[in-house]
Amino acid sequence: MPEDDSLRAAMIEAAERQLASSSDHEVATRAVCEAVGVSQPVLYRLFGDKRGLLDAVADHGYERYAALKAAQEQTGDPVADLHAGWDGHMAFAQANPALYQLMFTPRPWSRSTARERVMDLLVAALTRCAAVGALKVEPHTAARLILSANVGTALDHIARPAPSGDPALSHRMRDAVFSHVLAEPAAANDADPLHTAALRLHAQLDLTGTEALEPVEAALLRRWLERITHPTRS
Amino acid sequence: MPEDDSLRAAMIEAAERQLASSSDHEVATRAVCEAVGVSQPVLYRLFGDKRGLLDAVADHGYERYAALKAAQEQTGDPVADLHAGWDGHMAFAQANPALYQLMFTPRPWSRSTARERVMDLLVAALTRCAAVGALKVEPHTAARLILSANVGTALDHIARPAPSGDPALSHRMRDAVFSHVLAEPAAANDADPLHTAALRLHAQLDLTGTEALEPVEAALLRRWLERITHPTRS
DNA sequence: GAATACGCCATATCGGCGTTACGTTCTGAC
DNA sequence: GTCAGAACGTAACGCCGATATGGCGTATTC
Repeated sequence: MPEDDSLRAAMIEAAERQLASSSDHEVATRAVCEAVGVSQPVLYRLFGDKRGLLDAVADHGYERYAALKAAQEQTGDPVADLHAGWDGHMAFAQANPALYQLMFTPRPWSRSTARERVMDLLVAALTRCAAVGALKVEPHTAARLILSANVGTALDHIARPAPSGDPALSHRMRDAVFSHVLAEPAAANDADPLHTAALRLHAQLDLTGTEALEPVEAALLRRWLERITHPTRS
Repeated sequence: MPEDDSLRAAMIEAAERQLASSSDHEVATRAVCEAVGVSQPVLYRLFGDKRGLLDAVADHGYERYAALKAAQEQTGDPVADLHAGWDGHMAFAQANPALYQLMFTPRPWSRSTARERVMDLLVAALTRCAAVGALKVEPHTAARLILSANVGTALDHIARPAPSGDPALSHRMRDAVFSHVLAEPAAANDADPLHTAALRLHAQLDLTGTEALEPVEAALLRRWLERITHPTRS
């Protein structure tokens, strides 16, 4: 039923419009329905619930977010891409504050996967950094750190009427977190070369894979590398 | 009217209880009123609005937060106090997730000053650090950085069912932000000694004041110090 | 080809919510 | 003692999310 899909999309867009324009960041199912000219039960047939509608709006927000990211990343320098990704995240938050809070603020009973998928995008970008030896910690850990800092900074910028988006604080935070996560460009003075080399190999395995090893061998190698890079675990 | 005050307090506590126990982090004015045995109009006489009630709950949350902070800080080592303050913030967030989001997540039309007052507490703690020469940036800037990172990390910990509050990520973030804000313990290799000395003097002026200068002179001195530590402004 | 069974939609409705108008009662001052 | 004014409970309004119900088109079957 393509008509159902287009109707879904129309309702999601109407809900997002109302979310952005409403003064209290709220959406009424009635208003969404009559904005697209249908009655309320169809909303409950398509989304099951108001939460379902909001989850769909959040996921649609992720689509726009991912499109924005796909349009700007991949310049060849993964670290530069990472910096641009932080700034793009901040720009997205300031352009769509209500949608941003819907996506990145904890909602009880939410089934949206927007945050997790943004994390996956970030892990991918960080894995590219690790593949060139630019990462000091595991991509997943770095991703949680970066995303948390990014969300905290974005919410701060949303809450205050900042002077036309002064990026000084955002860049400060970005440098603080990145310097704790990225290796120095001149990687000669390497504190733990085994650690970083293992991280790098792990990332390359994730990115390109290998045909030299059997799958079970590669899996075992991955576990060994994880034990090197994360020695606290068993 | 002390009865009004105690009634106010009772309603605030009832609202906070319902906020913490409700599955969707919502509060109904009716439920709050009948929990304390009054009718709805008294709520509107005392708080004016549902938003007013929520603002009062947030401010009451700040009182508990400030009490917790006052109980643990001031050990004599301002930097150690700062570390403990970060961990205390995280503990408060995990102990009261709904109240925490009410206090630290942007709400449209909110008139609560909880976040600002937490910022003030943080600025005070950072000024004590600056007074012993442990700060590299202005206390206000450092406070915004630290609070944003703290909120972002706390929301991340609230959103995921973390493994019983694994503090590894929180401590990583704490170290990342603090190392960008605090000076090295061995402050011999000082990149910009004028800058740090000016910061230190400014903090001491804020903490203890001076009788050697007339008020207008002290005010002018403050402006000069600010121009040294923040040269981008006019 | 007609009758029937089935899925979809709009109407109407329900209970609950935030908010407020209104009549009553209580208090305190003259 | 009387009266003004404030505080209170009752009841209601309008809006919300969610759902039961009846009509209508369509497809299937004999």
